[in-house]
Amino acid sequence: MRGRPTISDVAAKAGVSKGLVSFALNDRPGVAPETRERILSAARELGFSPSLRARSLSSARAYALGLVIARDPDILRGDPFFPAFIAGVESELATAGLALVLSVVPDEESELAAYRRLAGDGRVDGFFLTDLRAHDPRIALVDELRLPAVTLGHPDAPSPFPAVSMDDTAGITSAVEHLASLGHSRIAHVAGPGRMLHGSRRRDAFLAAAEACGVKQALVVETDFTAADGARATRELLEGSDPPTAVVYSNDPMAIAGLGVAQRAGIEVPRQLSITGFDGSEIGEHLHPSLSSVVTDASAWGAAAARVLLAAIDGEMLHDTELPPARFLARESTAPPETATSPH
Amino acid sequence: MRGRPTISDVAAKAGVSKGLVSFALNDRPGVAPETRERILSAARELGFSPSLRARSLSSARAYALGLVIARDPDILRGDPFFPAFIAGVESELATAGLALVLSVVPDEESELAAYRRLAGDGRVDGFFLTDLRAHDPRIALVDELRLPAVTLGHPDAPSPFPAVSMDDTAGITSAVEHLASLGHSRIAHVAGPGRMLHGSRRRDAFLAAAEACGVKQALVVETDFTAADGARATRELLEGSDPPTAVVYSNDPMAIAGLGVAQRAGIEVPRQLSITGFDGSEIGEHLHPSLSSVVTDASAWGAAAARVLLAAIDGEMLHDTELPPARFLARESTAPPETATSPH
DNA sequence: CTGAAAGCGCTTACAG
DNA sequence: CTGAAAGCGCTTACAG
Repeated sequence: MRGRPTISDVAAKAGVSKGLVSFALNDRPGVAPETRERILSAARELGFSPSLRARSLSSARAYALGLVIARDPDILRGDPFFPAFIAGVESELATAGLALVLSVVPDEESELAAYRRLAGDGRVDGFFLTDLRAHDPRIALVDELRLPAVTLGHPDAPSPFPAVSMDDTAGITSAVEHLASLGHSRIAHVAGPGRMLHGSRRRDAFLAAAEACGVKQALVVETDFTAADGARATRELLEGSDPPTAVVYSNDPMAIAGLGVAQRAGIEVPRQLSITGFDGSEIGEHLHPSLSSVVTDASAWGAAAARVLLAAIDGEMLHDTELPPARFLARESTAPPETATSPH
Repeated sequence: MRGRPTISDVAAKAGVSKGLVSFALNDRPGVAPETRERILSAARELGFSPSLRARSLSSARAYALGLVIARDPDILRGDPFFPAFIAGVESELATAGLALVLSVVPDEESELAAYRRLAGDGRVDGFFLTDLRAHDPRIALVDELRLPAVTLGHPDAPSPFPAVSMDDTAGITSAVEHLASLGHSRIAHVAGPGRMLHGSRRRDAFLAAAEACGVKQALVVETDFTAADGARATRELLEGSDPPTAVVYSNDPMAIAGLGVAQRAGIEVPRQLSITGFDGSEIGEHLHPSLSSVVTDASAWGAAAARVLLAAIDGEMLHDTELPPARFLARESTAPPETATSPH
């Protein structure tokens, strides 16, 4: 017996057939208790661990989950979401004995090819579908590929996959309510791309909340989610004829860039301009002023998504899961507008 | 023929044996040109793509590379290195038909277990060894696991693995030279953990450059690389009896936090305090003042490391690779010290 | 409850 | 240059 022990070695040592070893090791019924004990201790003594490759071939499973990230490197770099999300996913996978196969592609063109490749090669048993877009083609594709999946948030069309959602509209709504209660009546929103569902969902939440709060002027500027574009949007807003007194950003990097633009223009934050971000990145806490933001628990989201996907792979029928909503956290970058604080 | 076509289907269609199909598909010598052509077109017509699982089992290869990241989530979130590094890795892997298996673990205890698991399960054919530490136990472990690897940077002990390095000391040196030439004589360094090789290497480079430039006072404060600890270190420095007029930070998140601390204390940057970062994160460009930093090309580093690891797996003997050094980029956060600008 | 055998879909010596 | 066969190390009906 050279090299690592195989199931045959265990069978020989326990004096049974390979098949029975397989049954015992996989906790399948129909093995006499004492036989099972004998097999298990033989395996233990030999230091046996089954070959994943052989299991993969005969059981037609990859024992791995796939995550394809299609983002411009510039956006990915500043975004705190994925590292935390992945850490959460891994916390569930390790115990389940599964691995995470990650594919980072530069654009949406190569994205579908990545899904096809991962599925075609039988690399994964299911996919995490993040960054959902309007009429997202990946849903039909993965369905056609006959693989289970879990979507982060609800798609804008019927989907065969369970959704694990974290309501981000509540956070945006709280941010607007907070600003309105401070007396702001001209509030702008620096939004993400309209075709990204979390971009448009936050924008809609902003507009609805602004209307509900009786905000007089509620402007929206769309961006590509990069800090650079957030800076550009901020400049446009501040150079406008009737600039807002508060800006709700759709992510933290843009809010940080917006803060820089304001300061550069000699506009004091929060005295002359209030700013809120989204994602509660650690760095926002250390800025001056520290950034009010909507805090999301990306790690918990990853763990929940992994649990649901694991269950889906095991063939369980699942309903959608709703996580605790993202919460608005007021720090120093929000304050009453100048006009409201000055005596009338 | 139901399901996806197998090598037997191709063999039948081309009228040859499975073995010959395998030879033709893998570009091995000893197949008559016209037979090869017949096999290839049969495969094409059937839409055949070989089963990775079967290949893995019979060839004893995983066709995947492993990356284990052991970092506190807080550090990972703010760090622009890994997203860019991974994007670079993937740019090489896709064409080679390999996948990236990612494991994110919360601490160094679970780290070695992750390497063992990935190797024991035969998940990967080699490892990327990043974030090298002093006397790094992973080098001996991976060697014992009999898998190839590539290290980012040179370990502090003899290593059986090729190293792909990007000299970051040149960037630190330029930063110090730049500050010294502006007239700074009290410069501090907010360093990473001394046990992390890139932390101590940058610290050593700082001290050497400070000495070479005749800097009078060169303080070093060690941190854990988090923004929070960078803020703490900055406060300590500024509250000292003879505070520095310039601070060289070992990464951008700490520099950004340090900027916040200074501004919060009413210290104007760069007029009263110069600041430099490390990594050239996009967000630094949009701060006010924009952050002078050492720019590294993490994506190119990832691509180079992947090429070297791929070659190592193919059994090539490799020498170490040196990438273009990280460059210091002066932006707005560095200026002459107050005393130097005031008339003597 | 247990054994013997076929099968997953490739690769790789070994013959001819 | 080509074929037939064994082997990679498991899982899974099928018999008993």
